[in-house]
Amino acid sequence: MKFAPVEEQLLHLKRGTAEIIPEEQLRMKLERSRTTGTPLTVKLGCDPSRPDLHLGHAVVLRKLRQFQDLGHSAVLIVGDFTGMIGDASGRSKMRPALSLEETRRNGQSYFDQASRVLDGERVRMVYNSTWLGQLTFEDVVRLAGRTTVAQLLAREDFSARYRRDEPIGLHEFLYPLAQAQDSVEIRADVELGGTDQKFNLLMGRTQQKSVGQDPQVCMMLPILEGLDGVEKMSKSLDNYVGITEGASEMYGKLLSIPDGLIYRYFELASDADTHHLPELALQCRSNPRDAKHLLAHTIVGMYHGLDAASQARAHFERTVIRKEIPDAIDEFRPQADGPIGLLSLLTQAGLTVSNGAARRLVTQGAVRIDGQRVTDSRLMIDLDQEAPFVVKVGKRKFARIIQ
RNA sequence: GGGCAGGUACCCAAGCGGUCAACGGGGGCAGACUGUAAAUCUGCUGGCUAAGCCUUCGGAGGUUCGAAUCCUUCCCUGCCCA
Repeated sequence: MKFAPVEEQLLHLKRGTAEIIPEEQLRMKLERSRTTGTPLTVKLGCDPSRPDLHLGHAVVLRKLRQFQDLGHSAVLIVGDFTGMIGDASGRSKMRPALSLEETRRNGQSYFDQASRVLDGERVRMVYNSTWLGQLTFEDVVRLAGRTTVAQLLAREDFSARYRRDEPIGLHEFLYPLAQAQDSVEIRADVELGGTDQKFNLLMGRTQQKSVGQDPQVCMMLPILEGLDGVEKMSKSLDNYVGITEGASEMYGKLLSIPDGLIYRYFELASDADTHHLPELALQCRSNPRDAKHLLAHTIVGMYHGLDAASQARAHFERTVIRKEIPDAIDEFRPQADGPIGLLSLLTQAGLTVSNGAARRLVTQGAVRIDGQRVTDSRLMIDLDQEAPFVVKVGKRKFARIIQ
């Protein structure tokens, strides 16, 4: 195996990272790997309780991909065992514990999605229940003896909850130990994670040292802000772009990010060439609108191909900029004998969640039929006469009503 | 195990026998203006073919003409004591 010069590797690997502990050790590991021709083992733990991946998850997956592209070995650890614990990192609530079976089921789904970012052929995927499930109570006690309550309480997420008189399960304290054991088990050279994982990653070093292994380098990536530009990207906040989402949906969502985030997305979520980043940074400042379109095109291209990205752009221009009706929209055939009320039609077609919601939207002028605004919530529609026609709700919900 | 304080809509949080589908804030949605950006203004934010009706305030019972509000019991959380 031939590796690129260390400095060249570092240029790519350091891109976008928040912190590398210790950076010097990464250089040493890379040098050793190059001279001995041995790839580094790069670990990424994944949380199988949330199998829907978005661009936020992709940040760290992209980093793993960069390691792969430089010839190193990726190990994806599915935390089926740790999933039963539920890590508190970065969240202020206890996470629901899953059954081993549920976490297993999600593991494959996670892998399938992650393969859209990674080189799926060259990933080793392992379940940590394989070894964690073998530990005896004695083993656990021994591991637990290597850390202190004060250290754990120093973590912001624990201390904050403690201050607020919120519950902290004792088992949650075991999470970092379990994750650290994973590093020992696979002899990780590098472990990737979000900045919220710092404590857990460092625990890996501690445990590796205690069994005489060369400790892993901890590489932390920033937490990507969601579409709102403030909160971290997450599905529950509905400020995310899922990596399995359709091209048009992705394109539109990406254009809705605040200007200040454009460069960050280029750096962390796109495959834009590292050497071009300074140039892009300038463009983001001088011409945010075009830069944002370029960003959307780039990212959609990564997941759907460049043709699809161009189509998504055309679709966007047509529906949003020129406010025309999209070429391909879902058709819906209402269930009704005789005339149907507008509200039930909207709800039946899935454009609104309830008749109440439909009423509000109609009253507020958010509903159009064939481009004509409709504000009468009591409108009855005779499908025999009117269908087919196109209804639009809000900015981007369409349906073609047929008979 | 004992004492105390709590559990209200997506989140925070008022309410403490009728005027409560429940104040206020956050978030969200929609409209105007835009570059589906920012800023700003406005409206909405349980369900129902609705001037009315139905289901909500941890669960289950009860008191009452009437309960988110009172009582009993169970579950859950935090604090103090052991």
